[in-house]
Amino acid sequence: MADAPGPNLDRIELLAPLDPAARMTLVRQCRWRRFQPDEMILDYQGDTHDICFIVEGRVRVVNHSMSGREISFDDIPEGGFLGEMSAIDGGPRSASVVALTDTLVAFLSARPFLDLITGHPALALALMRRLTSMNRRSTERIMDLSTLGANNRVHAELLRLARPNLGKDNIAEINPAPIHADIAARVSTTRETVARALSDLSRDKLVERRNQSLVVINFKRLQRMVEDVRGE
Amino acid sequence: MADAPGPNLDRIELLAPLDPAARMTLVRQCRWRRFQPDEMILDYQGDTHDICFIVEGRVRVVNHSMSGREISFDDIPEGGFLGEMSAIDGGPRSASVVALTDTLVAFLSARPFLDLITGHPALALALMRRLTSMNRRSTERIMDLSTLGANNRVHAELLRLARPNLGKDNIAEINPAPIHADIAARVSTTRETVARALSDLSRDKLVERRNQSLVVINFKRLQRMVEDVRGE
DNA sequence: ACGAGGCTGTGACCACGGTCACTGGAATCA
DNA sequence: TGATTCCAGTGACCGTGGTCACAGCCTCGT
Repeated sequence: MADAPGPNLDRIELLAPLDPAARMTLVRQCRWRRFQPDEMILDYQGDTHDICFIVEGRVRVVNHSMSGREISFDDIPEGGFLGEMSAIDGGPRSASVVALTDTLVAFLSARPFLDLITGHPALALALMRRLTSMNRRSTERIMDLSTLGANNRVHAELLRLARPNLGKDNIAEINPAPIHADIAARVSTTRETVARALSDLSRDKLVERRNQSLVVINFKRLQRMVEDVRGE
Repeated sequence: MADAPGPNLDRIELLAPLDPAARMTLVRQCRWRRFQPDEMILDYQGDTHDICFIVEGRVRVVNHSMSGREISFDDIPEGGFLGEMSAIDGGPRSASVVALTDTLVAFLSARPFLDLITGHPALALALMRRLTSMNRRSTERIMDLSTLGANNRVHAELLRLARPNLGKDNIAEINPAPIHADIAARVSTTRETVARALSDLSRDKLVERRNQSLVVINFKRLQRMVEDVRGE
């Protein structure tokens, strides 16, 4: 690997507009910490205000209702960041964040972070784009929750998972196959409902389980099923 | 009135950090237009990218499922703005906006708007704070939709409406009383369910209809009712 | 003063999907 | 090679709340 020795922030997308020297000085302003899978990185309603860069690993933004029900908001891959909202407005954490894999995260306090973005318009813009993309996803989810039944929300989620690898043949392979409980947490339903929705789809030859992956055989038809219900 | 003659942007909160001269030049870069109540200002999925300042009047951000079902996201008062997301990322409109009253809006194209905020860190920060507050409200709404029943969502909305005028006596008057259908659109349920929830509450002496307004008689108890269900 | 239109309030009905309770397979580890 | 754990799949049950259908009220406008 061509990387400089020791931890660095060169793979953090948000910081790409910075020149290497600036990133280096930033490295020393961060607190660094490793997390095990399932370890909690940020706690819902905590009043820390650091922004966190995911240098290695992968994390999940979730919330739990005390009953154990889990609502999943986003997965953030290596090179991403989180915690920006509390850094920006000083408010409490709006969700928890847990490590999915072994993870290395760099914490930067709100003050230096805000100084950084006010000094670099390119960073400010990138951050705003991130915030608006989060907003777009949220309003779509609210629309889904308000207008779609649980089954159709599962269908819609399948489409979202499949679209990135949709081939010209109207087939899309999702690999590895997602765990039912995870899909359930992303569309606010239960594991059982997801299982039933998927068996119905495979009964109708719209979807198929192949080895380790889940294959959407007829993407367009699945898409029409969701759209028909949306507008009605 | 002490205002300068002709339309101006002095009451737009976002632009408060600007000096008056800068606001004046901005006035000439805007396109101005008046709207009647119920008139559509922005159309869902439209691909315009202006930011809109609400100079006079009041507007509502909503979406409709083609069935007529209405999902309400936010009301924006005089001095506010909307449309920033499409200006920032160039994407289509994520919701429709309609005038609630007679409204005067100033449209500013994305390019000059982005130049403006990249040149004024104070504006950039204010905009980010606005974007994160939208995100916070959305994630709260998603949590409510995922963990609360329709009745409890109505209760929660009542609390949100009442809190700003909560007195030391544990009583809060909501004035004027909101229309049931509007509450329904804000918490994604039906007019009928709102009516039933409110009669139940007044039967239990938690809420009372007084002349033109709706009075929450026992704020704390209502609050406990919602919290008890949330954590379970 | 009367009729029209918008809002509220309630009853009856029933389907969607959450919950509970299992079974069975597939991995992982001692 | 069991034993344990995690995940998928399915049946039965029934409560919540969406839908439809009306009836009573205001408030306006003419």
